[in-house]
Amino acid sequence: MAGILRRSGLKATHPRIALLNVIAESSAPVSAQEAAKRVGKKMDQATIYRAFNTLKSKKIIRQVDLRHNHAHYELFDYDDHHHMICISCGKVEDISGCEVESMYSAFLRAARSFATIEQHSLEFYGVCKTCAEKTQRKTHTIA
Amino acid sequence: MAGILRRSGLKATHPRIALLNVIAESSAPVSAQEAAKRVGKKMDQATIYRAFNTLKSKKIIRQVDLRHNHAHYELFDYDDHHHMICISCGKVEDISGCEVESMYSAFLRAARSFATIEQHSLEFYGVCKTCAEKTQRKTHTIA
DNA sequence: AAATAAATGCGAATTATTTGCATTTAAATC
DNA sequence: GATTTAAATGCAAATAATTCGCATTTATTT
Repeated sequence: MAGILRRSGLKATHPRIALLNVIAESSAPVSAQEAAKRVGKKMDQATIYRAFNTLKSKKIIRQVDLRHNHAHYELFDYDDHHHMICISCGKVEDISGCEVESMYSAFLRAARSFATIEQHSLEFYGVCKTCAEKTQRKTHTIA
Repeated sequence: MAGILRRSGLKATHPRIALLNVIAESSAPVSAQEAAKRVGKKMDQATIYRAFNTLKSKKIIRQVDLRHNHAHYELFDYDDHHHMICISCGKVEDISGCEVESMYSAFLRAARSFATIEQHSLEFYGVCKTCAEKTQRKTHTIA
């Protein structure tokens, strides 16, 4: 992680490295709260938010919004994956494989006022198996 | 608008109707702040947020997240459109036409822990023509 | 017109994110 | 390795976003 930071002209500080490790090790995008919990050494929330913002501006991480009313972040790994979010319990799963990038130029033609497309995000909202089972069980229980 | 509300079992109140009109008339998803400004009669912010939440739960509107650190909402019209967001100035444009829904079943097979997909959101992040021109002008200006 | 559950407004509380400033620290230089 | 310095951190306080409790009002039902 230190190398990544230095290559972007950032100082390889302990808090940043710890934060990047947390993000890298997580299987789903991480919120400020979660990051605070998972970073061993207590890291001030201001530092977390500042790190999110600088890492985002250097395209080391990218912001992901999941309709949870607070931001999440994941590594900006350039691989083309997206997210499934359970509208019942909020669980998030990464899934991979889509061809949206290959359609950038077509979408750009359709957009009147845009010059370039640089990223996209694709989120699916549905019900996870756990919640689906619970609902079914509830239904069966009705007198 | 009154009919839509009543059909969902909601009272057709003035604040809600005014809010729905604002959302319907906007060409891009609306935030709480924008809604507050555009609704003629002063509508309390708590009322706005409560309306957003009840309308969302009834699938009359849907939440849209644009990496702006606050939520936006648009009519839940079931048509398959998405958004372009300028990473420089934040401008948002709706564009239409994609075939993501036709790929739901394939994505569902790829997702280990999900039972259903009910919605998706697809956002493109790029640079609008206005910002692109500004940047170019700046570049040209460099000694 | 009266009854009633639902919705609003207001104020205050939470939660999310940012800012100012004194102190610390990574990296560059000697 | 010690010195220097700009960048980053921590702390406290500020601002923004969202929610909550409760008394009052209002859309619907009777």
